[in-house]
Amino acid sequence: MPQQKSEHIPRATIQRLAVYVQVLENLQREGTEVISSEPLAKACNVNASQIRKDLAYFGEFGVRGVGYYVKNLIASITSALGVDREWRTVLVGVGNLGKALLNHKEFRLRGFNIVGAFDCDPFKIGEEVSGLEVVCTKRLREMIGDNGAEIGIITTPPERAQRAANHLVEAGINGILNFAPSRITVPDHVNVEYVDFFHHLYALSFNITHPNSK
Amino acid sequence: MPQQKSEHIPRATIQRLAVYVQVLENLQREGTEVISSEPLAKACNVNASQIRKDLAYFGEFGVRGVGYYVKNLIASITSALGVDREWRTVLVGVGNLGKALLNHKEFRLRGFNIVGAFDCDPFKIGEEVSGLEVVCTKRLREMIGDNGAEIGIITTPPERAQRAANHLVEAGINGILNFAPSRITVPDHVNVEYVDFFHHLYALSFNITHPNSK
DNA sequence: TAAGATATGAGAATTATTTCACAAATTTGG
DNA sequence: CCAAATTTGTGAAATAATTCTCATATCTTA
Repeated sequence: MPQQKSEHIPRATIQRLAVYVQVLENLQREGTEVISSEPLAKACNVNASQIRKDLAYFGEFGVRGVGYYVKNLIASITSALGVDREWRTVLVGVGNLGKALLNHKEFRLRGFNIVGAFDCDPFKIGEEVSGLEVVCTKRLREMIGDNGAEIGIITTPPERAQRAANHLVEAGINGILNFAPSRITVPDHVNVEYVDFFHHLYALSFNITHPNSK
Repeated sequence: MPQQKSEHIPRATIQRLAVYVQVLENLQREGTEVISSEPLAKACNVNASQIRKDLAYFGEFGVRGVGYYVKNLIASITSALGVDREWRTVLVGVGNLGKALLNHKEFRLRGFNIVGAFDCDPFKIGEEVSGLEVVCTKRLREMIGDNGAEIGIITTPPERAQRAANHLVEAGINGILNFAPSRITVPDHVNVEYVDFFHHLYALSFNITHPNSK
């Protein structure tokens, strides 16, 4: 539906779009049906023209003199982001974090279905977690051939993240969400996102330590 | 020790400094003692002069013709970020995620000590999690007076995040790590960082859907 | 000890992003 | 039905961040 108009879209825009969806969903839950860029911007802590510019990359979703219909805008942004569909994912590294994620029902709710759990620890292989049997990481390739997953989630210790990534890439995955506290190297066509909340604690620490530098 | 030279430091720089530390720590673990900006940049997936520029905000940490001593650089960056000390934190919202974080030993290891757990659910109050007794959120203020925490971690459902934030602010906290999927409003002097890995999944989804737009 | 090789630090140039400002579109009220 | 009030969408201007380039410093080897 909403067609991407120009070629390059700033990464920051994508991040903000995710924020807009979050805020819009909360507004919807509270019963707001229409909102204009000004109050939405306030709620998202950004500039109003920023929002309009971000949306303009994908189309015209507002009504002049009125604002944006919350329901429509959510649909438009999720469509632009490509999250208006199911994404099949597999998880590598069934430790504490891995298990927590496997049991996290929000994944399915948001359309990110975890359809495979892998680990290289013989003691974990065969174990059942949240309805999935833990399979040896070496079998990733054959399993993904079957289940057609496109996104891999890495929850291994840092020293095993690169190996996990290699297996995922070889299995034909094209997106990786890496929770391991280490950088990984992948071919150009594979997208990697890193999640590490200590980075956020570091940012807090810096901002509290240097309150003037805001 | 390393003094901040100029007034404003880009947020992106802070985020990258956290990445540098992560990569440097892994290098150190593997036995690397000296590294120059070029290979470090490759490992961090950034430009080499970016690294040098980022570091230049805080001082001169390298040796011309040689590079950076890994151990020294880690010390310099962690000092610049203010994470070379203990930070006392409190957690609000003892649900699944909250409990997982309370049991996560990495917090203490990294100097972010969780010294209080709060919840407004009467059934949870009094429960013990990871050596901490869950206390009513209303008592945040008096408790923080005692334990001197500076950072609050919010792990409530989205609709209760703002209330948790209000309590934390009132208790004198000046940094908040918000895991709840909603934006919160706080006074200017309070820093907020948001953690939501669905935002990262959205980014992956977008990048996989629009492979040309990279 | 001097020459060659290496790699930082920082100013300049470039590129990217954000914000401003306003024309165009829509609604509302008289 | 027209005028006033909104609010979007977008080109232009301003701001910010990144990358390039090279002088400067250090190390190594003969």
